[in-house]
Amino acid sequence: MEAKEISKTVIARLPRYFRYLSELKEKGTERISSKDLSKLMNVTASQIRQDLNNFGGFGQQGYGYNVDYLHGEIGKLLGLDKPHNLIICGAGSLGTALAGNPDFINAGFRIKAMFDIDPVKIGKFLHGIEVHSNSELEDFIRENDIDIAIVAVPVNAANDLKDKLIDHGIRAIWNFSNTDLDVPDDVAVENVHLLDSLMRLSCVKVQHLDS
Amino acid sequence: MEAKEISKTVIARLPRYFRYLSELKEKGTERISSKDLSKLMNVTASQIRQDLNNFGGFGQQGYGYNVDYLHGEIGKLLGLDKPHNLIICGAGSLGTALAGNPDFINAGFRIKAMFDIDPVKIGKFLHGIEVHSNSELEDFIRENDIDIAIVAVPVNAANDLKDKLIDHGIRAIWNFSNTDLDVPDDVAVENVHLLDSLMRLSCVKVQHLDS
DNA sequence: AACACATTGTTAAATCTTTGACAACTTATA
DNA sequence: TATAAGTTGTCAAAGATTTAACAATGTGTT
Repeated sequence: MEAKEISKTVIARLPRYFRYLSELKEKGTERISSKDLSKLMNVTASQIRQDLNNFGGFGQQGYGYNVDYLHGEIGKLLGLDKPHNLIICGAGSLGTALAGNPDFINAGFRIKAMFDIDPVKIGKFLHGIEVHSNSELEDFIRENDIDIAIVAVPVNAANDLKDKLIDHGIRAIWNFSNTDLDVPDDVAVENVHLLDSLMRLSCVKVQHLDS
Repeated sequence: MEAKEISKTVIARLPRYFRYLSELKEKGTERISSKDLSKLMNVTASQIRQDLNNFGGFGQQGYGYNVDYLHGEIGKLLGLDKPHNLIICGAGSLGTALAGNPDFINAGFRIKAMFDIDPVKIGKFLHGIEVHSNSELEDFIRENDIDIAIVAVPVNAANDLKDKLIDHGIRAIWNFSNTDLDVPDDVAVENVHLLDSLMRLSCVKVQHLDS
């Protein structure tokens, strides 16, 4: 029997489940039913059960889901059972802000270095992270077991940087530049597109037509 | 006849169309067919035609779409024909980075002020934008015709802030704190959730199972 | 141990989204 | 002016996602 494919839509929802489960865990909640979780998260109980069932039976009939166990299992699915080593390319204000975000560190993402072309920035420490020259990129990636690269450079530099990163072995790119980075099938990319998100806000009138 | 509803999925794609059309416009391309645009954007021509047709016939049979005109029309749909006045709540490194992002300004989003509770920051200028005390929030919003508020404060302060903002008349919130802000029906919110996005990257293995 | 209750996993129906197909129309060319 | 080529708008089919329903199974209580 072929392993049934799990849709991207479902996978995209996992971090949100994880977030709510983290909160429940913190509050000391031991178990939760799909019904109660659905109220909390503003989705249908059916969707929760359907989603979780894609990955195997995490719940127990008549009991619900054990918060701790489910939290752990979804964490594993998200790859959070192992730490991840990141670099940030671009030591501008966005790159620097990302370097200082404690949420990432708490979730096990370790930012190992920043890279920039500006000689003034190279050698400096931002939020405790050293800014290196781009010329050190390749060696640094190989020697420090880097998992994920953050692209926080201007649009016009993003594509060349992407090619270099892939060339140096990076297989996951978090892209903050305002362009879509196309990558081969074996490379994962998350295009964040803050401006797109902001535009969705300013088009409220359209949304109101349709609801 | 009832106006047919336009799905959120379609609306969510508009900023991406707008982005590609901006690029085409800059390159001086006068007209484009759904087929050519589909190649550029990596979607089907059918989807483009279907999407655009939701808003009326922007194209012309046998000719295609006029880049300039389509760009303008989508811009209007996105509310970009009028400028928007923003405030940033939270003058931490993320708020500051957003304040300095030139993409937003180029798209007509004008950042009018920042707000913070830290007395050390109040009165300072970051990327040319003054940091105000939270106590000035209400008056500033009313007097400066503020459209959109950016929430870039720690999780535990986000919900109270949201309530205040809505109370003071804000109807669009761009939320960067790592929690879902629930809002009434007449308020728009975009929850950015950077950490969720990062987690989608670290769960590459799951994704590879399913493709 | 038996019963009432709660809750999942799973199936099937309903809904939404995407794709393919083509008539209708425009442009360009001879 | 007639014809060939190109392209949209639109309809219908295919595919994906969400929701509802319920049998199966576990829990808790008496």
